Amino acid sequence: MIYIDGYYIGLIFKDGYLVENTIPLKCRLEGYSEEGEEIAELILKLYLAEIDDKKVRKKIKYKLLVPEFTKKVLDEVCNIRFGETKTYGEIAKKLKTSPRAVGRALNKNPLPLIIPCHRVVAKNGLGGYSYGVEEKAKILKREKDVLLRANKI
DNA sequence: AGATTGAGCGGCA
DNA sequence: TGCCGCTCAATCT
Repeated sequence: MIYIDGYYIGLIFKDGYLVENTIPLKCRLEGYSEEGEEIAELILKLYLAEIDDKKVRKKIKYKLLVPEFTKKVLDEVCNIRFGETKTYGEIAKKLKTSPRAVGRALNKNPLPLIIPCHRVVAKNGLGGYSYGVEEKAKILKREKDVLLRANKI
C-alpha cells in the first residue's frame, strides 16, 4: 500500500506484473511498502482524470488473472474512450451474453481505473460500483469536465 | 450437480 | 411509477 498526496493506494504484484489495485482511498488498509510508487502515482492521476487510461495501460506491466469470460468483458471495456460511457446492455449485445453477466464480471475487476469499468453504466441510472456509486459518479464527472474544458478552448 | 445471486433489461398495468 | 419474468456467469450448498 502506497501513500501519496493524502491517498492510500493498494497494489499487488505477481512475477513483476501488476495484478490487482485499489482506487485511491482515504484510509490505509494494510502494511506500507515502497514498491510501485510510480504506478500508484499513475493510478492517482487516473482517479483525478489527469491522464488517459490508454497511456497507462501502455506504460505499465499488468496481467489479468481472471476467468476467460471476465477477460473478454474487461477487454471490451478498454475500448470505451475517456469521458464516454456505455451500458451493460450494449456490452452484453456485443459479446452475446446478458447484462447481468457483464455486471458480474465488472464487479470483480481487479484493476479499477486502469480498466475503466466506471464507464459502464445502467440504461436508466448509474448502475453499481465496488467502491460505491458516489465514487463512480465523481470519477465520471471529472472526466466529463476535462472534455468540456478541452472543447471550450 | 443443483440452487441462488446479482454493478441489468424490457414489458405490461 | 412498480412488479414480474428473463438472463447467465459466478458463487454457494
